[in-house]
Amino acid sequence: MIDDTRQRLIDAAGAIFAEKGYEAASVRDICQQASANIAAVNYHFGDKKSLYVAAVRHAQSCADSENPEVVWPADMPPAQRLREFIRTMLERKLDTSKPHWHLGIMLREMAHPTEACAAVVDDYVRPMADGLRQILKELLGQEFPDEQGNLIGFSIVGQVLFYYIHQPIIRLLIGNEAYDKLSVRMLADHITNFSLAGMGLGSSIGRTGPVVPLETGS
Amino acid sequence: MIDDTRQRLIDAAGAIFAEKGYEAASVRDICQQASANIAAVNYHFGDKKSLYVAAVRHAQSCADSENPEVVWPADMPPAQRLREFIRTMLERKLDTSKPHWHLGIMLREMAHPTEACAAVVDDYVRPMADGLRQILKELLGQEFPDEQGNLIGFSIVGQVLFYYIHQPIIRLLIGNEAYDKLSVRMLADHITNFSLAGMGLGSSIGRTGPVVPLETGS
DNA sequence: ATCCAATTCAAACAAACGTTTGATCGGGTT
DNA sequence: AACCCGATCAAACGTTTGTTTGAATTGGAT
Repeated sequence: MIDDTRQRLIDAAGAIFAEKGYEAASVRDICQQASANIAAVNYHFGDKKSLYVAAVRHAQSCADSENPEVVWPADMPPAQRLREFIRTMLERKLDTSKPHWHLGIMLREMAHPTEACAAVVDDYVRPMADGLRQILKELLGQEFPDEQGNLIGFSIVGQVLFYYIHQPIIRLLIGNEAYDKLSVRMLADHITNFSLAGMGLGSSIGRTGPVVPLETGS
Repeated sequence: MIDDTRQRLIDAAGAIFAEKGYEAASVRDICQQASANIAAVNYHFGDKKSLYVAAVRHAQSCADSENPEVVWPADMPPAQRLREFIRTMLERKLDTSKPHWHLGIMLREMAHPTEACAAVVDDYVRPMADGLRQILKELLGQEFPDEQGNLIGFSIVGQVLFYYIHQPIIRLLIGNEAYDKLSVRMLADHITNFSLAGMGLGSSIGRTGPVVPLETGS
Protein backbone atom coordinates (compact mmCIF):
# COMPACT_ATOMS: atom_id res chain seq x y z
CA MET A 1 0.00 0.00 0.00
CA ILE A 2 1.42 3.34 0.95
CA ASP A 3 5.10 3.21 1.76
CA ASP A 4 5.29 0.11 -0.36
CA THR A 5 8.44 1.27 -2.08
CA ARG A 6 9.84 2.14 1.33
CA GLN A 7 9.62 -1.49 2.37
CA ARG A 8 10.97 -2.68 -0.96
CA LEU A 9 13.90 -0.33 -0.48
CA ILE A 10 14.63 -1.76 2.96
CA ASP A 11 14.51 -5.32 1.67
CA ALA A 12 16.74 -4.61 -1.31
CA ALA A 13 19.12 -2.56 0.82
CA GLY A 14 19.44 -5.31 3.41
CA ALA A 15 20.25 -7.91 0.81
CA ILE A 16 22.81 -5.78 -1.02
CA PHE A 17 24.39 -4.34 2.13
CA ALA A 18 24.73 -7.85 3.56
CA GLU A 19 26.30 -9.09 0.34
CA LYS A 20 28.68 -6.25 -0.54
CA GLY A 21 29.06 -4.22 2.61
CA TYR A 22 28.18 -0.58 3.15
CA GLU A 23 30.68 1.19 0.92
CA ALA A 24 30.57 -1.22 -2.01
CA ALA A 25 26.77 -1.17 -2.17
CA SER A 26 25.55 1.67 -4.37
CA VAL A 27 22.26 3.49 -4.00
CA ARG A 28 21.62 2.95 -7.69
CA ASP A 29 21.89 -0.83 -7.38
CA ILE A 30 19.57 -0.84 -4.38
CA CYS A 31 16.96 1.30 -6.13
CA GLN A 32 17.15 -0.79 -9.28
CA GLN A 33 16.64 -4.03 -7.33
CA ALA A 34 13.74 -2.37 -5.50
CA SER A 35 12.24 -1.07 -8.78
CA ALA A 36 12.33 2.42 -7.32
CA ASN A 37 13.66 5.73 -8.53
CA ILE A 38 17.10 6.89 -7.52
CA ALA A 39 15.65 9.76 -5.53
CA ALA A 40 13.40 7.42 -3.54
CA VAL A 41 16.04 6.62 -0.96
CA ASN A 42 16.58 10.28 -0.21
CA TYR A 43 12.87 10.99 -0.15
CA HIS A 44 12.03 8.16 2.23
CA PHE A 45 15.16 7.98 4.38
CA GLY A 46 17.12 11.19 3.86
CA ASP A 47 20.43 9.64 2.89
CA LYS A 48 22.23 6.35 2.37
CA LYS A 49 23.36 5.96 5.96
CA SER A 50 19.83 6.28 7.32
CA LEU A 51 18.69 3.64 4.89
CA TYR A 52 21.42 1.39 6.19
CA VAL A 53 20.43 1.73 9.83
CA ALA A 54 16.80 1.22 8.81
CA ALA A 55 17.80 -2.03 7.14
CA VAL A 56 19.73 -3.09 10.21
CA ARG A 57 16.83 -2.31 12.51
CA HIS A 58 14.49 -4.21 10.20
CA ALA A 59 16.80 -7.20 10.31
CA GLN A 60 16.71 -6.99 14.08
CA SER A 61 12.93 -6.91 14.29
CA CYS A 62 12.72 -9.78 11.83
CA ALA A 63 15.15 -11.80 13.90
CA ASP A 64 13.12 -10.96 16.99
CA SER A 65 9.82 -11.96 15.41
CA GLU A 66 11.25 -15.18 14.03
CA ASN A 67 12.65 -15.86 17.46
CA PRO A 68 9.63 -14.82 19.53
CA GLU A 69 11.43 -15.36 22.80
CA VAL A 70 14.80 -16.65 23.78
CA VAL A 71 13.06 -18.65 26.48
CA TRP A 72 11.90 -22.20 26.10
CA PRO A 73 9.41 -24.21 28.14
CA ALA A 74 10.36 -23.62 31.72
CA ASP A 75 10.34 -27.31 32.49
CA MET A 76 13.01 -28.06 29.92
CA PRO A 77 16.23 -29.03 31.67
CA PRO A 78 18.97 -26.43 31.23
CA ALA A 79 21.34 -28.75 29.38
CA GLN A 80 18.70 -29.32 26.72
CA ARG A 81 17.90 -25.61 26.66
CA LEU A 82 21.56 -24.96 25.93
CA ARG A 83 21.43 -27.48 23.11
CA GLU A 84 18.37 -25.77 21.67
CA PHE A 85 20.00 -22.37 22.05
CA ILE A 86 23.04 -23.51 20.08
CA ARG A 87 20.98 -25.38 17.50
CA THR A 88 18.71 -22.39 16.88
CA MET A 89 21.65 -20.06 16.51
CA LEU A 90 23.30 -22.41 14.05
CA GLU A 91 20.14 -23.04 12.09
CA ARG A 92 19.77 -19.41 11.10
CA LYS A 93 22.95 -19.57 9.08
CA LEU A 94 23.18 -23.01 7.53
CA ASP A 95 19.62 -22.77 6.24
CA THR A 96 20.42 -21.86 2.67
CA SER A 97 16.79 -21.70 1.58
CA LYS A 98 15.84 -18.50 3.35
CA PRO A 99 17.07 -15.13 2.11
CA HIS A 100 19.08 -15.12 5.34
CA TRP A 101 20.47 -11.63 4.82
CA HIS A 102 18.88 -10.69 8.15
CA LEU A 103 21.63 -12.45 10.04
CA GLY A 104 24.15 -11.64 7.37
CA ILE A 105 23.86 -7.89 7.70
CA MET A 106 24.01 -8.12 11.48
CA LEU A 107 27.05 -10.34 11.49
CA ARG A 108 28.73 -7.97 9.07
CA GLU A 109 27.86 -5.16 11.44
CA MET A 110 29.22 -7.12 14.38
CA ALA A 111 32.45 -7.95 12.60
CA HIS A 112 33.06 -4.40 11.35
CA PRO A 113 30.76 -2.17 13.36
CA THR A 114 29.45 1.20 12.29
CA GLU A 115 27.26 3.63 14.18
CA ALA A 116 24.38 1.15 14.06
CA CYS A 117 26.40 -1.17 16.26
CA ALA A 118 25.13 0.05 19.60
CA ALA A 119 21.52 -0.45 18.52
CA VAL A 120 22.31 -3.98 17.38
CA VAL A 121 23.88 -4.77 20.70
CA ASP A 122 21.00 -3.36 22.72
CA ASP A 123 18.17 -4.89 20.71
CA TYR A 124 19.68 -8.18 19.59
CA VAL A 125 22.93 -9.17 21.22
CA ARG A 126 22.09 -8.34 24.82
CA PRO A 127 18.83 -10.32 24.93
CA MET A 128 20.70 -13.26 23.48
CA ALA A 129 23.45 -12.87 26.04
CA ASP A 130 20.95 -12.60 28.87
CA GLY A 131 19.16 -15.72 27.70
CA LEU A 132 22.41 -17.64 27.55
CA ARG A 133 23.48 -16.33 30.93
CA GLN A 134 20.22 -17.55 32.43
CA ILE A 135 20.86 -21.02 31.06
CA LEU A 136 24.39 -20.99 32.43
CA LYS A 137 23.13 -19.88 35.84
CA GLU A 138 20.79 -22.86 36.00
CA LEU A 139 23.53 -25.14 34.77
CA LEU A 140 26.28 -24.02 37.09
CA GLY A 141 24.37 -22.61 40.01
CA GLN A 142 23.89 -19.00 40.96
CA GLU A 143 27.14 -18.40 42.74
CA PHE A 144 29.71 -18.15 39.95
CA PRO A 145 31.10 -14.69 39.27
CA ASP A 146 29.83 -12.61 36.40
CA GLU A 147 33.14 -12.47 34.60
CA GLN A 148 33.41 -16.23 34.61
CA GLY A 149 29.93 -16.40 33.11
CA ASN A 150 31.04 -14.00 30.40
CA LEU A 151 34.05 -16.12 29.50
CA ILE A 152 31.99 -19.29 29.25
CA GLY A 153 29.34 -17.51 27.20
CA PHE A 154 31.97 -16.15 24.83
CA SER A 155 33.43 -19.62 24.46
CA ILE A 156 30.06 -21.01 23.43
CA VAL A 157 29.01 -18.18 21.13
CA GLY A 158 32.50 -18.04 19.64
CA GLN A 159 32.23 -21.65 18.54
CA VAL A 160 28.85 -21.03 16.91
CA LEU A 161 29.70 -17.81 15.11
CA PHE A 162 32.93 -19.32 13.82
CA TYR A 163 30.97 -21.47 11.38
CA TYR A 164 29.22 -18.43 9.97
CA ILE A 165 31.94 -15.80 9.92
CA HIS A 166 34.62 -18.06 8.52
CA GLN A 167 32.48 -20.24 6.32
CA PRO A 168 34.54 -19.51 3.17
CA ILE A 169 37.74 -20.30 5.02
CA ILE A 170 36.37 -23.60 6.26
CA ARG A 171 35.27 -24.52 2.76
CA LEU A 172 38.76 -23.84 1.44
CA LEU A 173 40.37 -25.65 4.35
CA ILE A 174 38.46 -28.93 4.43
CA GLY A 175 36.92 -28.85 0.96
CA ASN A 176 33.41 -28.18 -0.18
CA GLU A 177 32.24 -31.77 -0.03
CA ALA A 178 33.40 -32.14 3.57
CA TYR A 179 31.74 -28.87 4.50
CA ASP A 180 28.43 -29.79 2.88
CA LYS A 181 28.36 -32.94 4.98
CA LEU A 182 28.23 -30.85 8.14
CA SER A 183 24.69 -30.73 9.46
CA VAL A 184 23.19 -28.34 11.96
CA ARG A 185 22.37 -31.16 14.33
CA MET A 186 25.86 -32.63 14.21
CA LEU A 187 27.49 -29.25 14.85
CA ALA A 188 25.01 -28.39 17.59
CA ASP A 189 25.61 -31.69 19.31
CA HIS A 190 29.35 -31.32 19.13
CA ILE A 191 29.39 -27.74 20.41
CA THR A 192 26.93 -28.59 23.17
CA ASN A 193 28.82 -31.66 24.35
CA PHE A 194 32.16 -29.87 24.05
CA SER A 195 30.87 -26.91 26.05
CA LEU A 196 29.11 -28.95 28.71
CA ALA A 197 32.27 -30.94 29.23
CA GLY A 198 34.26 -27.73 29.17
CA MET A 199 32.17 -26.43 32.04
CA GLY A 200 32.96 -29.56 33.98
CA LEU A 201 29.51 -31.06 33.48
CA GLY A 202 30.80 -34.22 31.88
CA SER A 203 29.40 -35.57 28.64
CA SER A 204 25.78 -35.24 29.63
CA ILE A 205 24.35 -36.10 26.25
CA GLY A 206 21.25 -37.78 27.55
CA ARG A 207 21.41 -36.07 30.87
CA THR A 208 18.12 -34.32 31.48
CA GLY A 209 17.82 -33.98 35.21
CA PRO A 210 18.80 -30.91 37.18
CA VAL A 211 22.52 -30.58 37.31
CA VAL A 212 24.22 -30.22 40.61
CA PRO A 213 26.22 -27.00 40.77
CA LEU A 214 29.58 -28.50 39.97
CA GLU A 215 31.18 -30.46 42.74
CA THR A 216 34.44 -28.69 43.33
CA GLY A 217 36.58 -31.72 44.03
CA SER A 218 37.72 -34.02 41.25
CA MET B 1 66.85 2.01 -0.72
CA ILE B 2 65.34 1.58 -4.14
CA ASP B 3 61.70 0.70 -3.98
CA ASP B 4 61.60 2.46 -0.64
CA THR B 5 58.32 4.14 -1.46
CA ARG B 6 57.05 0.77 -2.63
CA GLN B 7 57.51 -0.62 0.86
CA ARG B 8 56.06 2.49 2.45
CA LEU B 9 53.04 2.10 0.21
CA ILE B 10 52.55 -1.51 1.31
CA ASP B 11 52.79 -0.56 4.97
CA ALA B 12 50.39 2.35 4.67
CA ALA B 13 48.02 0.31 2.52
CA GLY B 14 47.96 -2.55 5.00
CA ALA B 15 47.17 -0.25 7.88
CA ILE B 16 44.40 1.61 6.08
CA PHE B 17 42.93 -1.47 4.41
CA ALA B 18 42.84 -3.23 7.76
CA GLU B 19 41.16 -0.25 9.38
CA LYS B 20 38.61 0.76 6.76
CA GLY B 21 38.29 -2.18 4.44
CA TYR B 22 39.01 -2.33 0.74
CA GLU B 23 36.30 -0.09 -0.67
CA ALA B 24 36.40 2.61 1.98
CA ALA B 25 40.17 3.00 1.79
CA SER B 26 41.12 5.54 -0.87
CA VAL B 27 44.33 5.55 -2.84
CA ARG B 28 44.83 9.18 -1.93
CA ASP B 29 44.74 8.46 1.80
CA ILE B 30 47.20 5.62 1.39
CA CYS B 31 49.61 7.72 -0.65
CA GLN B 32 49.38 10.61 1.79
CA GLN B 33 50.15 8.36 4.75
CA ALA B 34 53.04 6.88 2.78
CA SER B 35 54.31 10.36 1.77
CA ALA B 36 54.11 9.26 -1.83
CA ASN B 37 52.58 10.76 -4.91
CA ILE B 38 49.12 9.70 -6.02
CA ALA B 39 50.51 8.10 -9.15
CA ALA B 40 52.97 5.99 -7.16
CA VAL B 41 50.53 3.18 -6.52
CA ASN B 42 49.84 2.79 -10.22
CA TYR B 43 53.50 3.03 -11.10
CA HIS B 44 54.63 0.40 -8.58
CA PHE B 45 51.63 -1.93 -8.49
CA GLY B 46 49.48 -1.19 -11.52
CA ASP B 47 46.21 -0.62 -9.74
CA LYS B 48 44.54 -0.54 -6.33
CA LYS B 49 43.63 -4.21 -6.25
CA SER B 50 47.19 -5.33 -6.89
CA LEU B 51 48.34 -3.11 -4.05
CA TYR B 52 45.79 -4.81 -1.82
CA VAL B 53 46.95 -8.33 -2.57
CA ALA B 54 50.56 -7.16 -2.14
CA ALA B 55 49.63 -5.86 1.32
CA VAL B 56 47.93 -9.15 2.17
CA ARG B 57 50.91 -11.18 1.01
CA HIS B 58 53.24 -8.94 3.01
CA ALA B 59 51.08 -9.44 6.08
CA GLN B 60 51.37 -13.17 5.56
CA SER B 61 55.13 -13.16 5.29
CA CYS B 62 55.37 -10.92 8.34
CA ALA B 63 53.17 -13.26 10.32
CA ASP B 64 55.33 -16.15 9.18
CA SER B 65 58.57 -14.44 10.13
CA GLU B 66 57.25 -13.32 13.50
CA ASN B 67 56.06 -16.87 14.03
CA PRO B 68 59.18 -18.69 12.85
CA GLU B 69 57.64 -22.10 13.38
CA VAL B 70 54.38 -23.32 14.72
CA VAL B 71 56.32 -26.02 16.52
CA TRP B 72 57.64 -25.75 20.04
CA PRO B 73 60.29 -27.78 21.85
CA ALA B 74 59.44 -31.37 21.15
CA ASP B 75 59.73 -32.30 24.80
CA MET B 76 57.00 -29.89 25.81
CA PRO B 77 53.89 -31.81 26.85
CA PRO B 78 51.03 -31.42 24.37
CA ALA B 79 48.68 -29.77 26.87
CA GLN B 80 51.21 -27.02 27.45
CA ARG B 81 51.82 -26.75 23.72
CA LEU B 82 48.10 -26.19 23.28
CA ARG B 83 48.20 -23.48 25.92
CA GLU B 84 51.11 -21.79 24.14
CA PHE B 85 49.32 -22.11 20.79
CA ILE B 86 46.26 -20.37 22.19
CA ARG B 87 48.27 -17.78 24.08
CA THR B 88 50.37 -16.90 21.03
CA MET B 89 47.28 -16.57 18.86
CA LEU B 90 45.63 -14.30 21.41
CA GLU B 91 48.74 -12.23 21.98
CA ARG B 92 48.85 -11.06 18.40
CA LYS B 93 45.59 -9.18 18.80
CA LEU B 94 45.43 -7.86 22.36
CA ASP B 95 48.90 -6.40 22.07
CA THR B 96 47.87 -2.82 21.42
CA SER B 97 51.44 -1.54 21.19
CA LYS B 98 52.33 -3.12 17.88
CA PRO B 99 50.86 -1.82 14.64
CA HIS B 100 49.05 -5.19 14.55
CA TRP B 101 47.45 -4.55 11.18
CA HIS B 102 49.12 -7.71 9.89
CA LEU B 103 46.59 -9.87 11.63
CA GLY B 104 43.87 -7.28 11.17
CA ILE B 105 43.99 -7.29 7.39
CA MET B 106 44.05 -11.08 7.33
CA LEU B 107 41.12 -11.43 9.69
CA ARG B 108 39.21 -8.93 7.61
CA GLU B 109 40.03 -11.04 4.59
CA MET B 110 38.93 -14.17 6.40
CA ALA B 111 35.66 -12.63 7.50
CA HIS B 112 34.78 -11.17 4.09
CA PRO B 113 37.07 -12.89 1.64
CA THR B 114 38.13 -11.50 -1.71
CA GLU B 115 40.29 -13.08 -4.38
CA ALA B 116 43.28 -13.04 -2.04
CA CYS B 117 41.51 -15.50 0.23
CA ALA B 118 42.90 -18.72 -1.22
CA ALA B 119 46.47 -17.48 -0.83
CA VAL B 120 45.80 -16.58 2.81
CA VAL B 121 44.45 -20.03 3.49
CA ASP B 122 47.36 -21.82 1.83
CA ASP B 123 50.14 -19.73 3.33
CA TYR B 124 48.77 -18.88 6.76
CA VAL B 125 45.66 -20.78 7.81
CA ARG B 126 46.65 -24.26 6.75
CA PRO B 127 50.01 -24.31 8.57
CA MET B 128 48.22 -23.11 11.68
CA ALA B 129 45.58 -25.80 11.29
CA ASP B 130 48.21 -28.48 10.75
CA GLY B 131 50.10 -27.38 13.84
CA LEU B 132 46.95 -27.50 15.92
CA ARG B 133 45.98 -30.86 14.51
CA GLN B 134 49.36 -32.26 15.48
CA ILE B 135 48.85 -31.09 19.05
CA LEU B 136 45.40 -32.64 19.13
CA LYS B 137 46.76 -35.92 17.81
CA GLU B 138 49.24 -36.10 20.64
CA LEU B 139 46.57 -35.13 23.13
CA LEU B 140 43.88 -37.54 22.05
CA GLY B 141 45.89 -40.30 20.44
CA GLN B 142 46.17 -41.08 16.77
CA GLU B 143 42.97 -42.99 16.33
CA PHE B 144 40.28 -40.29 16.28
CA PRO B 145 38.68 -39.55 12.92
CA ASP B 146 39.70 -36.52 10.90
CA GLU B 147 36.31 -34.88 10.95
CA GLN B 148 36.19 -34.98 14.73
CA GLY B 149 39.62 -33.41 14.82
CA ASN B 150 38.30 -30.65 12.60
CA LEU B 151 35.36 -30.01 14.88
CA ILE B 152 37.56 -29.79 17.97
CA GLY B 153 40.01 -27.53 16.18
CA PHE B 154 37.21 -25.24 15.05
CA SER B 155 35.90 -25.09 18.60
CA ILE B 156 39.29 -23.95 19.87
CA VAL B 157 40.07 -21.47 17.11
CA GLY B 158 36.51 -20.16 17.21
CA GLN B 159 36.91 -19.21 20.85
CA VAL B 160 40.17 -17.39 20.16
CA LEU B 161 39.05 -15.49 17.05
CA PHE B 162 35.86 -14.43 18.79
CA TYR B 163 37.80 -12.02 20.95
CA TYR B 164 39.30 -10.36 17.91
CA ILE B 165 36.45 -10.33 15.42
CA HIS B 166 33.82 -9.19 17.89
CA GLN B 167 35.98 -7.00 20.07
CA PRO B 168 33.73 -3.91 19.63
CA ILE B 169 30.67 -5.95 20.48
CA ILE B 170 32.28 -7.28 23.64
CA ARG B 171 33.26 -3.77 24.66
CA LEU B 172 29.68 -2.60 24.24
CA LEU B 173 28.30 -5.67 25.98
CA ILE B 174 30.40 -5.80 29.13
CA GLY B 175 31.75 -2.25 29.14
CA ASN B 176 35.17 -0.91 28.35
CA GLU B 177 36.53 -1.18 31.86
CA ALA B 178 35.57 -4.84 32.12
CA TYR B 179 37.10 -5.52 28.72
CA ASP B 180 40.36 -3.80 29.56
CA LYS B 181 40.71 -6.04 32.59
CA LEU B 182 40.87 -9.07 30.33
CA SER B 183 44.45 -10.22 29.99
CA VAL B 184 45.95 -12.50 27.41
CA ARG B 185 47.03 -14.96 30.07
CA MET B 186 43.62 -15.09 31.72
CA LEU B 187 41.86 -15.64 28.40
CA ALA B 188 44.42 -18.20 27.26
CA ASP B 189 44.07 -20.10 30.53
CA HIS B 190 40.30 -20.11 30.33
CA ILE B 191 40.15 -21.20 26.70
CA THR B 192 42.79 -23.87 27.29
CA ASN B 193 41.12 -25.28 30.39
CA PHE B 194 37.69 -25.07 28.79
CA SER B 195 38.91 -26.87 25.68
CA LEU B 196 40.92 -29.53 27.51
CA ALA B 197 37.89 -30.31 29.62
CA GLY B 198 35.73 -30.21 26.50
CA MET B 199 37.92 -32.91 25.00
CA GLY B 200 37.43 -35.00 28.13
CA LEU B 201 40.94 -34.31 29.39
CA GLY B 202 39.63 -32.58 32.50
CA SER B 203 42.34 -31.78 34.99
CA SER B 204 45.47 -31.93 32.96
CA ILE B 205 49.04 -30.86 33.46
CA GLY B 206 49.81 -27.22 33.29
CA ARG B 207 46.54 -26.50 34.96
CA THR B 208 46.69 -23.16 36.65
CA GLY B 209 43.31 -23.27 38.26
CA PRO B 210 40.00 -25.06 38.27
CA VAL B 211 37.82 -24.36 35.29
CA VAL B 212 34.81 -23.41 37.32
CA PRO B 213 34.66 -21.50 39.48
CA LEU B 214 37.68 -19.47 38.70
CA GLU B 215 39.98 -19.05 41.65
CA THR B 216 42.51 -16.98 39.74
CA GLY B 217 44.99 -19.77 39.62
CA SER B 218 47.98 -17.71 38.58
C1' DA C 1 79.53 17.19 -19.12
C1' DT C 2 76.29 14.15 -21.35
C1' DC C 3 73.18 10.75 -21.77
C1' DC C 4 69.72 7.40 -20.19
C1' DA C 5 66.57 4.99 -17.60
C1' DA C 6 64.08 4.94 -13.40
C1' DT C 7 61.36 7.49 -10.42
C1' DT C 8 58.51 11.35 -8.70
C1' DC C 9 55.42 14.98 -9.42
C1' DA C 10 51.32 18.23 -10.37
C1' DA C 11 47.52 18.18 -13.18
C1' DA C 12 43.84 16.38 -15.48
C1' DC C 13 41.06 12.32 -16.98
C1' DA C 14 36.52 9.76 -17.34
C1' DA C 15 33.51 7.31 -14.48
C1' DA C 16 30.75 6.53 -10.50
C1' DC C 17 29.24 8.12 -6.35
C1' DG C 18 25.47 10.32 -3.11
C1' DT C 19 22.51 13.95 -3.38
C1' DT C 20 19.40 17.65 -5.12
C1' DT C 21 16.23 19.74 -8.19
C1' DG C 22 11.91 20.82 -10.46
C1' DA C 23 8.44 18.86 -13.15
C1' DT C 24 4.83 15.38 -13.27
C1' DC C 25 1.51 12.22 -11.75
C1' DG C 26 -2.61 10.44 -8.89
C1' DG C 27 -6.14 10.51 -5.62
C1' DG C 28 -8.76 13.04 -1.92
C1' DT C 29 -10.95 17.24 -0.27
C1' DT C 30 -13.37 21.48 -0.78
C1' DA D 1 -14.41 21.97 -11.48
C1' DA D 2 -10.22 23.57 -8.99
C1' DC D 3 -7.01 22.70 -5.45
C1' DC D 4 -3.60 20.29 -2.84
C1' DC D 5 -0.28 17.20 -1.09
C1' DG D 6 2.39 13.05 -0.94
C1' DA D 7 4.84 10.20 -4.20
C1' DT D 8 7.55 9.27 -8.32
C1' DC D 9 10.31 10.50 -12.09
C1' DA D 10 14.25 11.98 -15.38
C1' DA D 11 17.94 14.90 -15.29
C1' DA D 12 21.59 17.23 -13.50
C1' DC D 13 24.25 18.66 -9.41
C1' DG D 14 29.06 18.80 -7.20
C1' DT D 15 32.29 15.67 -5.26
C1' DT D 16 35.22 11.85 -5.00
C1' DT D 17 36.88 7.79 -6.94
C1' DG D 18 40.76 5.13 -9.52
C1' DT D 19 43.57 5.98 -13.21
C1' DT D 20 46.41 8.31 -16.77
C1' DT D 21 49.32 11.74 -18.72
C1' DG D 22 53.56 14.22 -19.74
C1' DA D 23 56.91 16.96 -17.85
C1' DA D 24 60.38 17.44 -14.07
C1' DT D 25 63.79 15.22 -11.26
C1' DT D 26 67.07 12.03 -9.74
C1' DG D 27 71.37 9.20 -9.77
C1' DG D 28 74.67 6.45 -11.95
C1' DA D 29 77.19 5.06 -16.28
C1' DT D 30 79.56 6.57 -20.35
